[in-house]
This record gives sequence, C-alpha cells and structure tokens, in this order.
Amino acid sequence: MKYQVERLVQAALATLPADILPADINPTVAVERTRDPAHGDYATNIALQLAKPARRNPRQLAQSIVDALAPSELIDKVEIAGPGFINFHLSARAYQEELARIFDLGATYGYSKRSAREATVVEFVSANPTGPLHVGHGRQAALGDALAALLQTQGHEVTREFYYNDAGVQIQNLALSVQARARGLKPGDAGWPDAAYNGEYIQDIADDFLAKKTVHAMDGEPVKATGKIDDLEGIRKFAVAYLRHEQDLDLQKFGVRFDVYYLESSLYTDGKVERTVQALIASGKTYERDGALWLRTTEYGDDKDRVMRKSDGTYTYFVPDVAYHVTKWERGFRRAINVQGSDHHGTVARVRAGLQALNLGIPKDYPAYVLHKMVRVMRGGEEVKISKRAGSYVTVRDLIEWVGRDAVRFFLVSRKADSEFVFDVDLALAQTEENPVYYVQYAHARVCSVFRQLAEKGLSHDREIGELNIPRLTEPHEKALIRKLTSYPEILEAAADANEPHQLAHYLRELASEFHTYYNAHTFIVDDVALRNARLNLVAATRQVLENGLKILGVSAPEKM
RNA sequence: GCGCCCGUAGCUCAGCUGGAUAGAGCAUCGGCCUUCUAAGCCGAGGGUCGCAGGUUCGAGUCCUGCCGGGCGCGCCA
Repeated sequence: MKYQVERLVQAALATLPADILPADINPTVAVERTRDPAHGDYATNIALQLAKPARRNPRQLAQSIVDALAPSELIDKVEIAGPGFINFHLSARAYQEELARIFDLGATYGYSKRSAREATVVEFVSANPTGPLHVGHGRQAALGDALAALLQTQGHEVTREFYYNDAGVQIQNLALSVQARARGLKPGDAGWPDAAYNGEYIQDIADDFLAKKTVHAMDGEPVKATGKIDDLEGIRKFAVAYLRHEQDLDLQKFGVRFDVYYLESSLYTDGKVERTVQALIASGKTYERDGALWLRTTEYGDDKDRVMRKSDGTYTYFVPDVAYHVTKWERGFRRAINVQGSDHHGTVARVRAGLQALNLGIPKDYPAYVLHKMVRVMRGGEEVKISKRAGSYVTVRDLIEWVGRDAVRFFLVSRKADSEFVFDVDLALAQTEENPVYYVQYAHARVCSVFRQLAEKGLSHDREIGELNIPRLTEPHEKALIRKLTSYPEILEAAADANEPHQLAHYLRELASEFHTYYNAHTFIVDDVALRNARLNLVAATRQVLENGLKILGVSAPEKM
C-alpha cells in the first residue's frame, strides 16, 4: 500500500510544470505512516523538502502536488496539514484488499520481492568449543536467527553459519584442563594449569573420557575416548567434540539451527591460511620487522599495522579470520553479516583491511556487523555472575531452565543490539503475566479461543474475499487494529533493512495491544451475520500476522494458554 | 591517552534514517469479570530527552565541545 501511495505522489510530481518545480530537482518521495490517526494513514513531507530548492511556499507547493494527483480508489481523502504535510486517508477498499492479501498469502504474508535476491551469510554465536554457551551467545543466537529469518522474508537466500575457533591456544588450554581433572586435580591444587578452565563441566568431560564414552557433534564424526590420560591429542579431540555436542544441545533447546558449521582448523588443513598469506605478500602490502611479518592495515583505516606471522613462525588469529572471510566471498555470498559481542569491534577494521589488501573486489564495508552489548542477569535484586556448571558466567541453559525458551528468545531480541541489557529473571519468572511475550502469545490464544467458541455454537464464518465486509468495520478500535495489522509488511522491510529484529518484537507488542483493546471493547460473535463475518475476518487476520511475526522471532504461537 | 558505542519517566526500554502534542511495559494510585480466556481492559500521576553551543522552516534524532558509563587498544584468541 505504501508504495502505491509513493508512486502516486511521484507521478504527480512528474506532471508539475517547470515554473512550479524546476526540472533539475529530482526528489525521492518518502511516504510514512502517520503517528496520529487524525492525520490519516500515510503522510509525506515532500512539499516541505522541496520548498527551499523550488523557492516556493511549502503549503502552496503541497496544494500543487495534491491538484496533480491522479484519482485513486485506494484513497478517500487527501489533506494538507501543518507546515505543508500531505496526509492520505485510505479507503475501505484499500484495506479490504490488504486484508484479502493476508488470507491469500497466509504464512507468507509480509514477504517481499522488492529487494534484489542476494546470497547472504549470517554468522552468529561462533562460540569457542571451550565451554557452555553464555547469555551473550544467547543474545547472538536470538538476534542472528531472527535476523536471518527477517532477511528471508525479503527474498534473500540466507545461510546460517557457525564459525568454530577450534585451533589455537585456548583449545590447548582446554585439553590441559581436562587432563588435569582426569588426574584428580582441582582448581587451586598444586600442578593445576595457570590458564585452565575452572568450570565443573571440565570434570564431566574428564569422567566421560576416562569412561571411554563416545560423543559426536551435529556435523562431525563420532569421537571415542581412549581413556588414556597421557593422550593429550586424544583428550583434545574428545573435549572439542564433547563441548560442540553440548552447544548443539543448547541451541536445539533454543530452537536455533545452522546450515553450516565452519571449522577454523579446516582453514589450515585446506591450505587457505597459507594461500591468504602468500596473496597478501604478493599484494605488496606486507613488510618484515623484528622478525615478524606485518600487514599495512593502516592504509585501509586501521589504527595500527597488524602482525600476521609472529617471530616464532606461527600466525596470529587475524590471518585465519581474513582467510575465513575470503571463503565467504568465494562461496558467492555478496552480503555477509556477523553478529558478535561489541568487544569484537576492534577486529572490524582489521578484517576489512585484510580483505581490501587482497584486492579481490570485495566492498569496503564487507562484512557488515551487528554488535551487541553486554547482558547482565539480575535475580533477587542482585546480579548473577556465577553458575555451577560454567563457573564464571550464566549459561543459556540456565536461562532457558529458569524462564522458558519463548521468554528468553523474546526478551533477548526485543532490545536494540547496541544497548546494554539487564535480563531480570524475576520479571520473566515470578511475574509471568507481566512478561511481554505472554502478552503477545495471549492475544494469539484468545483469537483461537474465539473460534473454538464459534464452533461450539455451531456457527462458521465466511473467509471469501467478497465477504470480508471490511467496510462494515467503522469503530475506531477496528480502524486502529486494521491500520496496525496492514503495516506489518512495512515493519518487516524496515527491520530487515536496518538489521534490527527488535523492531518486529516491538511491533508485535503493539499489535497485541490493539487486539486486546478491541477484544474488551466489542463482542465479535454477534447476531448480525455480515458484521460477525467482518469482525471474525479481522481477528483471524490478526491471528495470522501474530503467528507469522512470532515465528520469525522463534517464539511459539500457542492456541491455548 | 586514542578509538567505537551508549546516556529518554523511579526501573527496563521504544522513538519508524530530521517532522506534527516525546511513547510503552513494570512499579504507584483508582475503576472493570452472571456476557467470546482478567496472562486482559479503562483512567490518573510521573520528563531540563546527560550538559552547553551550532546547523534549519523544524533537533530526542545531524555537527562540535564537555560530563558520566561500557568495550577495545598484544608478535592473545
């Protein structure tokens, strides 16, 4: 609907004579939803923006635009308001057609084909396989999965990818930690490694290793423990597989699935790291100093040049990171989005610089980043920093066990990524009725209940397009609900364009609010058949949009609560 | 010290790429269940949008400088 209005205005502008609007002014028309229903459904500030370059009074210019508008059966009334806004009031027919689309498209209502179909990789979680997932990973999982789903609604081909840092020092520390536990040592004991992981889960891994158990990660081969304490390499393989499996279980409970698990170690075994180094040397952007190999990342906006190969001959983490992002480009992903904690923002400039130095035609802003801030967990008025299982942090599994998957996902995705987030367990747990997710789910369950009641009374409603009877819906509550309902596609597009899933969560709360208000103000199952059909169609459409939106956020839409 | 991000009601947060009178939930106070689920609805109070300048028809939104908070500044990952 929005774009139909925009096209009308654009067409009107094109017909204006040059003495009113000089031909060299080529504006893009932006039509927006109005905040106040008194201002109609859509408004444009185009006259205000053109007033200066056209050297005309904005209200007069607005009048000229309005006079030039082609008649449309989608629009009832056009008004000029305030300093020069042009307000559009949509016709009942326009709404009738939009609601019909909801029934026609069902689960795909809100999908768009406007943007170019693009192969997109969304990388998120990407936890090291050295421990259980913490709440920050939970925020990434909720954000990344919802963002991927949003992009899919806009027609993009999306791959959800998990990058495992399964090579390097931290994995060695993991193996040493498990080995120490297998020898009966505990944190603080003499001989306990300095850089060891201290969580209780290390003991679990050691026990299973000694018991010669077999574990396997989602996409990996089964790994059988040798049970030999001196077999550090065997311990390493077993521990990584064990923890990957643990993380798989957490993500499964969270309702998040990945298409690709990319292992950092494979970049070494495939020779991609070595090839990247050679390509960077060939680019002429490297130099040797103090026995190390450096890359001139400062030429691409980084703070300082970065070491690629240390004087001991090994590579820094930076190198496989660049090699990894090269594979994203080579695998055909013309868009890449990384969802990470804001503590990674220091790596943004250097990864992009590394890609630029390779001169592969990769855009300067590739990959894009969605960086999120810390999640603090409050319970009983105090910050929770410790969990038994992980030791020094609260895990995703803790949160799910405390308040349930739906609440965790909705909570974590309902805030802007770059704001710090305080997760109040008591709010989500003890006062479940005050939790926004239940408010939205309740609206869905209520609609389902209405239709159960209808069936019990032996009645049905007619969903045929000609029978939607939307013009019968003249109450302010009904108009408000219709307005909100039909703005859903615009919300999806805006949320996807901005990489901001929280816009959808916010919208669903508003939609539920409009529905609850309507529910309390009017009875739907009335004797007047035409009116009853109209109202039932409206709430059935509401249910469909609630279900669609919740699905994108990974939250269930219950029929009963 | 340098860089990035944040600062909106007592608390947690929105504010739709600069628009019309700054919003919602929680908390507080007052109403609404013989009628489709009260996990709901209606109403009230509560604001120097961190501070000070600037840009313009118009600033919570953009620019500059301060103040406060987070994160990052390694031949760690």
